Amino acid sequence: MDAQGNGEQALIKDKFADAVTPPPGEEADIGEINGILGFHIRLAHGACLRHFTETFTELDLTQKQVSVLWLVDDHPGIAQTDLAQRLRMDRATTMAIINRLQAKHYLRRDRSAEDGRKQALFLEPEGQAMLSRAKFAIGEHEAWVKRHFTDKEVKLLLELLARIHE
Amino acid sequence: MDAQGNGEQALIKDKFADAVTPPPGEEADIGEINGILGFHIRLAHGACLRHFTETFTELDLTQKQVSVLWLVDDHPGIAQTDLAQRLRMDRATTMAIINRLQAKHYLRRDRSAEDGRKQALFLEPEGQAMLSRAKFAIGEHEAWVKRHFTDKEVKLLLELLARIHE
DNA sequence: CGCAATTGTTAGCCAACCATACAATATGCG
DNA sequence: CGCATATTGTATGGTTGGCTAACAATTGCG
Repeated sequence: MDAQGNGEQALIKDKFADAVTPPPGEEADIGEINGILGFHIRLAHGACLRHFTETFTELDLTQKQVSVLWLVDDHPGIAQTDLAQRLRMDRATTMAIINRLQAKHYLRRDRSAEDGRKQALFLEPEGQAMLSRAKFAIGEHEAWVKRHFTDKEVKLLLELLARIHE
Repeated sequence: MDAQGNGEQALIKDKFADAVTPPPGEEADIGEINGILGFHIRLAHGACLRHFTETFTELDLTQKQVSVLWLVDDHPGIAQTDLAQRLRMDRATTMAIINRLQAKHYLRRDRSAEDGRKQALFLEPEGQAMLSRAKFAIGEHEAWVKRHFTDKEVKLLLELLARIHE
């Protein structure tokens, strides 16, 4: 049960030294948990989410909602289940998201002709327009995420992250 | 719950070809959104979260809860605000998480002697025991996250992710 | 002393996620 | 063909996390 990859510098922590004393510098030390990869993915995601939310307050869209609009635009007539698989969501969650987008008249459900069980999803004109604005905002957001990376590093990071989610 | 293969090839997307036709292979193409870094961080986080949740179903702990237990153990007597800053949470969210942990008798709040406004947090014996089990489970989880990485790549990924969340 | 900042607390809102159960439709097998 | 099974969408309810806003207690500063 040891921390495998990062045993080198076992962080010396004085249990009482900074018990009450808040962070001295700008960054707060988080101790040995700092070596946990999953923890940093969490923090990075949190930071991205916060910036995304800021960027999209005006458009009033969430990450998931943008993803769905984008995917429906790329695959007009896609079924909810297919969409759910591509974005790794379950059917119930997908329902909730689509309901919200439909309530805003960004997309509509058409009963599929080939399979009566399926709902074919299509963007409404309003959804199309909103997606255009969203893509523009995504550009800003992406620039922020990449603010400390070279193109090469971005490519590398992309490749590494893809390995995590297959 | 489904097939997860390995994706290293850029999938060509025909806007209309697979509009209705579900994914042909094992992986579902997500189109041009595939090039968005933020999107991959999201997917990677989602995958980690799912695996974490599975790993911790028996212990009945969430990522945030483990982080808090760990940090309180590293810094006994830490105040809620300090803890919140280190984990990038706001005070209200921190309250909710600490309440849950306290309800399980994993930690306790002691009024700080130096500053009457602060609550000094300490692990209870039950929390200490649970943290030990949690750290063991984290080992498994980490091994899963790193399953496709060399030690060098892990170190690199860690460094890149840290740049995102400062 | 009095005022402002910090800290904790409560309340309410929302998005996402999961599990479950149910209805409608498709499909396959006897 | 008819019926059992699988798929797809839906409704319901619960949990977590995140945010804002307000408020009380405490501290610290001018």
